[in-house]
Amino acid sequence: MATKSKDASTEEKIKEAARTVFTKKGYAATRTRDIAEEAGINLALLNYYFRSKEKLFELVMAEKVAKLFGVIAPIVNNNETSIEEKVTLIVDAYITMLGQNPGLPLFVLSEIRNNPEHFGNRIQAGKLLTESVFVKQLIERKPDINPLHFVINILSMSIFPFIAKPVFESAGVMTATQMNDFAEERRTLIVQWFKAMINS
Amino acid sequence: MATKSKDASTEEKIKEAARTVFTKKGYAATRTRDIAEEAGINLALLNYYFRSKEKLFELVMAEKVAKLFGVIAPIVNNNETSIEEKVTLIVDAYITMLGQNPGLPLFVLSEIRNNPEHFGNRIQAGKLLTESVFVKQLIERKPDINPLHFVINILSMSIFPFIAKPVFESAGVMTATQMNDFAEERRTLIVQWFKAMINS
DNA sequence: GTCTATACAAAGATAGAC
DNA sequence: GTCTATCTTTGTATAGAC
Repeated sequence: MATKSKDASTEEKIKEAARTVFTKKGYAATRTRDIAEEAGINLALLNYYFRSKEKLFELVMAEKVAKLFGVIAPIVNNNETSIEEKVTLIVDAYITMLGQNPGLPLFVLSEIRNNPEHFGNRIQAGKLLTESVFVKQLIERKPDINPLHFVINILSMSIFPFIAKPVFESAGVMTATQMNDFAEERRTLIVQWFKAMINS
Repeated sequence: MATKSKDASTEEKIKEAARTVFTKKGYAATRTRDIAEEAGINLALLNYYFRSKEKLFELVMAEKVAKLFGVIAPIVNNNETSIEEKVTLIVDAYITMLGQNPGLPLFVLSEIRNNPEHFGNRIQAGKLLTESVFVKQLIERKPDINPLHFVINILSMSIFPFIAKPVFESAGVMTATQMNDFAEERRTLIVQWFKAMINS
């Protein structure tokens, strides 16, 4: 889209700046001036490329949502893998991705919460949580328990530490690097716990 | 504080309105005018009682933080109860409290994230997570594993469903009432899973 | 495409009457 | 204590020159 430019830039610089600022402060607290400054360009230019703050935000948000839910889509619908293999893959995918994007879940969740009408049924994660191959396998293994419990447990244990990260740091529980090591340890532990859980 | 008034009101009405609006939209997206309207009073009056939007917010936030972390403080430092009993108590306390305040965790966490400097070491949750009786018991039981993993797991499984609630609703996974039943089911399940986890 | 200058709207806060 | 009216700041968006 937009006009071709030699250094494939400016537009992308603004988008990148928008990612940074929106993710850090949230939509409402972000000023377009902040984004312009972060991008090293002028405020008017931002409105030239993207029509408004909201348009720019929607672009960024769509990316973030795709990233947050995209990691598991191919995993949970694979017919070739067992439950246990899927769990390993999900946990690894999330911990790796969130190690690089620690603020992602909290950002997406809180923006959805603050502005639910913007996301009216545009989020397709539902099918992943209720109709995937993974869910079918869980029902077969544990017919008496709502499979969503297990899905939530995996996601909880993988994602929650990153959501709670601001508290850990504010409360001095862990430094950022300790947080990293901590998350790494969980890769194998969560799988192990899940096995105990599903066999209990 | 403030002046006495017959119906013990106005000030409290504003505070209550502030709780509602801040929790629903977050600090940045909240307009003092919204709070005034919700309280059924005038904007000027809000500034008369509380000096500024920020002062009012800090008041509300302090309450919310206390509520979010207060539930577990007496439980995890009890010398008379076993690990398993503590887990049951923690899970029950959180699921009950969050059933009545579903938006609480996401609100507190995202505000801390968006404005970490406001909370510089004012959050005392650290001690609960690292120096409680509960933690000591966990170390004794599983000396080879960082006890924080288990604490996080309990909190994850109890709290995360409420944090993800906006997605469930936006994506049509569950209605609000189904969410309630779902959370209720987890009371006993989480305890059961935790036992499997810690004995594995 | 990029800038400076500015219009316009929204939001926080205060003055002053009652 | 409570209101109406208003000041001031800030933030989004646009006009228009280069």
